[in-house]
Amino acid sequence: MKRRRMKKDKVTINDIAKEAGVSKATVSRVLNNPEKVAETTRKRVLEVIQRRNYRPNPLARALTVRKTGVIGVIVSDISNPFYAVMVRSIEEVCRAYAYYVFLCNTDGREEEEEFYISSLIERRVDGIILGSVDLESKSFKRLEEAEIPFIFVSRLPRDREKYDYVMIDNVLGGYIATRYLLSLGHTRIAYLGGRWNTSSNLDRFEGYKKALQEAGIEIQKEYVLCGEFSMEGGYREGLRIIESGNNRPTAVFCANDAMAIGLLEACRERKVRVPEELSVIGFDDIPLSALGCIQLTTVSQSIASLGALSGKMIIDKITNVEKRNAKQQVVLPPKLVVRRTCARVSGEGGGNP
Amino acid sequence: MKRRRMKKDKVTINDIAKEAGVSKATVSRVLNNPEKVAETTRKRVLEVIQRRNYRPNPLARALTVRKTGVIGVIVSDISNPFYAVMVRSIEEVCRAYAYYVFLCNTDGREEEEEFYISSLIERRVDGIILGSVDLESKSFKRLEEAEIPFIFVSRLPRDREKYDYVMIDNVLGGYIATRYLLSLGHTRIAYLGGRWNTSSNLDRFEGYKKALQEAGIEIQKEYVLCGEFSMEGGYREGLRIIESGNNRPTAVFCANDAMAIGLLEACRERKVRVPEELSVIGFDDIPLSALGCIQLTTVSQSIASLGALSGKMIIDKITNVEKRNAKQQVVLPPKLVVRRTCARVSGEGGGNP
DNA sequence: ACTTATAATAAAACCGGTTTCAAAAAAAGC
DNA sequence: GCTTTTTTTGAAACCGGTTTTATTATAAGT
Repeated sequence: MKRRRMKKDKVTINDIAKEAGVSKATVSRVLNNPEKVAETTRKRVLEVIQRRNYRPNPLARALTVRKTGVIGVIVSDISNPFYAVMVRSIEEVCRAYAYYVFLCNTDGREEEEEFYISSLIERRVDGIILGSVDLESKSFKRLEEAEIPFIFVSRLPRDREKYDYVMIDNVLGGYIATRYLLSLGHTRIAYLGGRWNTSSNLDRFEGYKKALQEAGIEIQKEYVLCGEFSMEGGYREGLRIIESGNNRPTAVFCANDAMAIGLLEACRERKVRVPEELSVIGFDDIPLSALGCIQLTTVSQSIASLGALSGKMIIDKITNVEKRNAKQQVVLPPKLVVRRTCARVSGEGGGNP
Repeated sequence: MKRRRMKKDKVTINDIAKEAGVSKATVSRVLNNPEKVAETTRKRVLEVIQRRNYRPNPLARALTVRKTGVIGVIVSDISNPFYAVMVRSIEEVCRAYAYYVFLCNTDGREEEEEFYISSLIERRVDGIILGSVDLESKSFKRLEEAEIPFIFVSRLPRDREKYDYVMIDNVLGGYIATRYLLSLGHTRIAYLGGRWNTSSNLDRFEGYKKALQEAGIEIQKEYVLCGEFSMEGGYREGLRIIESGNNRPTAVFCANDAMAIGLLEACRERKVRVPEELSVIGFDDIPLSALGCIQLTTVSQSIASLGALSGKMIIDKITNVEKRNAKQQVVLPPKLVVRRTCARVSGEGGGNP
């Protein structure tokens, strides 16, 4: 089975050793512990390395040093702009530190998450960023056994205090959003939530409750709906809000921008004027929200920072073994960005037909 | 340097061999050439493998068989929705075939492209999907030397006939778009192009020219602008179109939807009514374009198919060595989707102030 | 029954590096 | 100048698999 055509394979450490007249151990040292080899030999070996344009095979290297230089990033769907910009900045910092990223989409399905996690362990990735666990997710337990560093970003599991993460202060965000609506005179405020059993949804809801309670307003069951963190989800539940009859809310706090935009779609379709008849506020501040024809008032989180910080954090955990056991938990502040979709409540009695 | 705490490391092929009372060669055969090992031993070994939950180390495996099971995907920016949905479906088919994807963003910079390509070669990826080469890009030449399969998707280099690719019929798309505007009575039609030296831009422009020539309309220099394939690009050049004075076009064919939406932004800002005063048509049909408040008329390409087909194609090239040298070139048909942003031209003389 | 072909397995070499250990060379000490 | 310490280097073992080659057991042929 000789290879056809004398294909010149990559130059290996043996080639270099032979050509430089040293052992391969020495070549390896020149690359990894240059101070341990004599000036003259080092130069000679280096010259050959340069001339032959030698680069060590990362696979072989990984096999012995047990570091692959790749990290796994698990999100539910990269075509969701939130994750897209997050992953973008993760990739950016990884590149700067010579790490590669394996991109994994789970579609929010636990089986896929399990599959990817065990598969990434098998592939010996150096670390994993988990971007969309459910509150009850257990799949990451295997990472603890395998002793592979991992962090959560944006969404957290139960017992968050035991893990590393970077996220935004969601309850504060929910509080800010709701307070803002209250400040505009609204009292009938709905919560349009995303996938229920996620920390981000629950935290934001927490903030919503807190603000209402402080204002002495009781939470009404009919005013809290939940669906999926997507435009379609927002549209579907949005229709139900719109058609909720003579007790319709005057404002809606949406758990994320995608849902808010879905709701806006529903409003446009049913000729409900925003913000005159219905105020809507979102969460995330995805690029889309700034668009002229949308101008969604929202609670902004710096998605890019989220990505950059989590990239930085996982690399830190990988390289600083000492820090491995020191919990790192960063929570970013949310910020209200006022645009066009919220207005002072009109008639005190509410504006229903 | 003994490892602290008796950490139980992954079970290796040696463990299995010992426990089953065979040589590691036999274990390997059980996994890779089961027919070459006797029924009884096979069963015995398999039992041990199951019981110990053994999975071969992919790194070690890759080292000898020279297949890593990962493919590189190079795009300019994953946060661009076009690439996001494309990569999404690439990842999906890869997962189905047990391949992993390395995600690489180049921001359209040739240095980054070069860096990634050589770096991916070094890492021994099995194949590469190039999602955003410039027409004059040469960086992929190294892939030919390294004999790593690669295909282009969406954007092509010069000499396209020599390479494998999957893309949409861009000149047909440009032709369709322009014909549609012509059919609405427009004669002053501008071309708002993206990054100039890309095949998609040039092809779409080609289609534009063809349609105009057929209609006996001369191409006017002032009517062809080019910027970047982004909202900002569309906005910036869009302003110039809007302010182009008494010879303003009545319709604009935008090289992609992002630019079209940027142009729409500019129109909204400058109070140019679309489609009454200006018709605009885009290209791509990204999810955003269907939004109620946008409803962009556009030339649709199935971005997901683009991704799925290219994923399929690269895997095919990797696994079917025979097919390696048979060029595969698939070009998908574009489709006009009429929404809201184009109208019959108003006053024959044009509607300028 | 005795070679001969064939199937099943083990031993060894290899993939391309790193690392331990021991030997050789150079520097230091007296 | 000779022993002792320190540097510098090479040989060998290892990482965890696959593959070639050699060996042994079994089946087939005459």
